[in-house]
Amino acid sequence: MENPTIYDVSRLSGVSTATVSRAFSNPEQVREGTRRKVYEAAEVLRYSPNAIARAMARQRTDKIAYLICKKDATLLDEFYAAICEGIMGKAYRSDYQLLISNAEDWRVTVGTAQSKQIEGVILGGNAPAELVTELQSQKVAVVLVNHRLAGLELPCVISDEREGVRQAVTYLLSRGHRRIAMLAGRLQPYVAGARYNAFLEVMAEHGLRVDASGVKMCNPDVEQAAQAAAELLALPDRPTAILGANDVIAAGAIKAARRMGLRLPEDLAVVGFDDSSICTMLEPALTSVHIDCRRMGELCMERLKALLDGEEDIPRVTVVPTELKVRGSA
Amino acid sequence: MENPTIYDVSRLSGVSTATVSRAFSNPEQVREGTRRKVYEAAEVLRYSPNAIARAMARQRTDKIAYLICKKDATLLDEFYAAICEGIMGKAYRSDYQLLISNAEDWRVTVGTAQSKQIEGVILGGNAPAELVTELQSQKVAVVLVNHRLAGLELPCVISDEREGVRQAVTYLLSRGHRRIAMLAGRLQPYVAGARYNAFLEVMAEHGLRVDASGVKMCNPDVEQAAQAAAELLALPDRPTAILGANDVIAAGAIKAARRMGLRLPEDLAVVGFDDSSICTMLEPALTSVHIDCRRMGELCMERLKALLDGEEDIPRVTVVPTELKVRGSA
DNA sequence: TTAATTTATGAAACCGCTTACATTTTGACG
DNA sequence: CGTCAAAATGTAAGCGGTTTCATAAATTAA
Repeated sequence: MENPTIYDVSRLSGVSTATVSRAFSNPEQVREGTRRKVYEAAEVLRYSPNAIARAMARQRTDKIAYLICKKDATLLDEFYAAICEGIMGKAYRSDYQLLISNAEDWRVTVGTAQSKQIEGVILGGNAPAELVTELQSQKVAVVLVNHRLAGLELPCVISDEREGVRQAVTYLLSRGHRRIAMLAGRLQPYVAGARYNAFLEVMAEHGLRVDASGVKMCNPDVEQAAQAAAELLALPDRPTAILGANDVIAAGAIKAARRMGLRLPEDLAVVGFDDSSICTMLEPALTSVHIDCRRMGELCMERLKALLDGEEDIPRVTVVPTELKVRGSA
Repeated sequence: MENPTIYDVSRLSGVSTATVSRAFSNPEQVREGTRRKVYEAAEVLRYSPNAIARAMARQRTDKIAYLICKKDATLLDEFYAAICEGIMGKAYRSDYQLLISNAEDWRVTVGTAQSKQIEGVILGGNAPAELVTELQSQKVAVVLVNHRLAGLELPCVISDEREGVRQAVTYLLSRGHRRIAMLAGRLQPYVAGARYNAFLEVMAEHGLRVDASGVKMCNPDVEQAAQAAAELLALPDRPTAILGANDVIAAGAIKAARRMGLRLPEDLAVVGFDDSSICTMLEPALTSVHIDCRRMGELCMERLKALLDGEEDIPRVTVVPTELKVRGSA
């Protein structure tokens, strides 16, 4: 038998295909004895239902996609990888299968959605509004992670950037720092902007003005960050603490400090953001604002599932709390 | 029109469904004018072919899966994430869609394969032989990455561990080091073993015996590695160079050195393995054996495609060369 | 024991596309 | 202009399930 079908099982077990079908998808609807007969026949034939045919008949595929809208490194960015792990765990536990693709291929994903293979999409990174509306017009459920789009009706899951910055800054303040500089990131509009604005805000609350010499923009690249940090540290009134917009940038700051012979945390305190795996590898270990990315991924999946289940009153934005992990660098 | 089908297009354009179908999947088979009529009708109706129905009729789904057989961190492990990116790029360019899941869910993946939704699987990490045979018995194409299984007929893609170790060791030797120790990994049987054995071999080739005090096993965890390294460095005849089985372990060694007040690379040279992103973040930057994981992923996809296309003479093992990236730590 | 009701099973249509085979069109050529 | 091979199109039978509705069997009530 090349590929046993439901008909083969039906014949061998002596019941109709309808009953075989039920035995597999709604066992409680078929009587014990009948069910056993069906399972036995299936066993003998090594039958297992063809999901494609099932999808066709049921008009649902049980597949969702995680699309990372980002140039270059996508999964290599720990942030997105961790979110992915969160999604993955929850998805499989909810009997959804997970497709994955990156920005480069987003047209492909739209195509996939159009062709009704995907029920929902989780968009990571800077998803263009156009993409969202296109997906929604295909009746695909959409959830946004780590990004916000004005004027669109869809759930999004974000981390509490503002609170994270507040935690970092107040900690530094509590340690007596007053000249706190920030190395802000550039490439990820939403997150970078949120962190930067929060920094200005929190500083202002404490009556500290941040002038041009207190902030530098740089790309998330160690060497570029190191250079920017070096410039900050070369100022006459150099900062005693630096907040990096993410851990890579903070690592750059540490490099710069080392090269200038500054001791950490005595001469300079450095705080990062994201609490990625590099934090503990650095010496001294990097104090960083922890973001529970895995949890964010799980929440995305929960929201998506709610959407797919047609639930009402799904929260528009879900904010995941941050936590400052104090380590040696500050 | 709720969901336009090929019939709607057929009716509106005045041609048969067969022709509509051809216009979409084999355009060269339908005359210019007819084709245009079909496309116009499709446009009007906002029709796009239903991939599920197509999969059903064609008996192929154009989907493959990447299954990471590993406890805990899967995509969070840069190694696997980079492979994934490689697969992803190539897959979408070959019109395959990529499903992803991890060890925890491998039963699920087998189920998915059984239900004929997946044409091929790329297995990363320590895939159990049982899993491979089960997949193969379902007529699913299988490719192994970064692992080898004896006695099974399937292509695998691996990096040249031995050569990588040789590059690292000969470099250290060329810098005058003789007491070279290794911090070997534990958790990833194939890779860890390969690196360890290669180390013994290369050392032996140079007439250097490695005794118990020259090797320590440890888990890929910075602190554990730091502790193991500390023990090595506390020996009366302490090593002047340490080769870490991977970058995390090497980072641990650097930590230990720092804590003991040793200078790098003067007092201790450290070399890592994998050339992950942390290398450049450390100060001094970590010399490491580069593995082109992305390329490995691409090669996996190439092999898988060859398998799916029924090609003959597909290489059993594909070895990806390594390259020593010399940086400040050695 | 029989009627009424509930539960289990079966027959058959349907999901939306592909494709083998039959038929019609087209265009080259004598 | 008729013939014939090649190219284009159409007809209809799948692909392998699910599900509605009708029917049969089991259970409960009377």
